[in-house]
Amino acid sequence: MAKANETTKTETSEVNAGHLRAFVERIERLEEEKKALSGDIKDVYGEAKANGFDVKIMRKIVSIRKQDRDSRIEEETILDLYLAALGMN
Amino acid sequence: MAKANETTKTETSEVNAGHLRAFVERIERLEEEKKALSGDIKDVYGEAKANGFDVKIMRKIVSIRKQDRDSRIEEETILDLYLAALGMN
Amino acid sequence: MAKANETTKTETSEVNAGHLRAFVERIERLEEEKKALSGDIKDVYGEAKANGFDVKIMRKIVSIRKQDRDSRIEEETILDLYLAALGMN
Amino acid sequence: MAKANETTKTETSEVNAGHLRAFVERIERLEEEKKALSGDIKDVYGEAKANGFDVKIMRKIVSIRKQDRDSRIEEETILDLYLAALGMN
DNA sequence: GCTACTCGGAAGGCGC
DNA sequence: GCGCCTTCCGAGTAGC
Repeated sequence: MAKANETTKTETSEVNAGHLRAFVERIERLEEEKKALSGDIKDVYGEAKANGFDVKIMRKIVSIRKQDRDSRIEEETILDLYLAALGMN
Repeated sequence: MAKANETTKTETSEVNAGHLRAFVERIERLEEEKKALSGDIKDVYGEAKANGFDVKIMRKIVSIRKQDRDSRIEEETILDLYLAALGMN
Repeated sequence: MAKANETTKTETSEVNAGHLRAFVERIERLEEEKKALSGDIKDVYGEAKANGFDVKIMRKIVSIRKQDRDSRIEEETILDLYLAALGMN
Repeated sequence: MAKANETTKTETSEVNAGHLRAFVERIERLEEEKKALSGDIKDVYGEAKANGFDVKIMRKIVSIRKQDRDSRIEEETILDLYLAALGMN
């Protein structure tokens, strides 16, 4: 026990520090990938522009298509809520 | 020429429509991947939390480390400018 | 000029301080009003609940109605964009 | 009773529908007012900016003052609790 | 207590 | 290059 106690606190800190560092680095790696994707998206818009498309309109199209998907999900959600409220689920 | 003109406009529209659709779908695919990564990041935070770490503090750490990196880049950029101004690049 | 210079700096600071304070207080007043409205909204939901309505469903209804309005605006926006792109505005 | 039963359900639905609609519209009206206030606040920041003030810093000031107020309220609440515990309220 | 939603602030992209 | 607008992130709040 004595020996264990001598080292426990430090070891715990070390473990926690290493553990924490691992989590932080995993997050940073994922954020790097996200950033890269953002760059890719920007590139695609640039490519489209080079092909004569209007980027502003394209963005709106993407935005509206997204809204449509979201609305569909919302409506399904409220339908579920109604069904649940009526004890029909 | 006349015959060509008859079809040109429609063909062009078709080509443009297909082209546009391709760009939009590429963008949507990339945004899907971004969204997935956001989910992964959220999961990592959740995992860290389950291991006893404080998520709010972790976010601060990640944020500060990012700022430090940005500052470093900023400083390197300024350094490059100075070196260039001195003809030392 | 000399006399003006004697006081200019201090006066400017005073003016700025007073000016800044005025802006800050106007903002805080407006935020107070916003907060009061949030409270009112909460009260209405509470009242509805007391009348047997399902607050969660009500929130969804309000949310969907808002989305519908937003979608309508978005669609008008993209229509305007198309018209502008075609030189028809 | 039979006659009553014939109409009760429909009447109830109608009453509920009207009632629900009234609540929803009250909420939407209040949210409109909130949105208008948000616009006013934005305008004040814009006005301050036009007068040479740094908006980002102003936001920090407002935020800090709010925290201070909250802290004060928190402290008063705790004080009240102590006083109550001591039977001195 | 944890999760999900909402809101305000900050950053990035676009147009003038 | 600057300002505007939209988008994204973090914080606080309400519900289960």
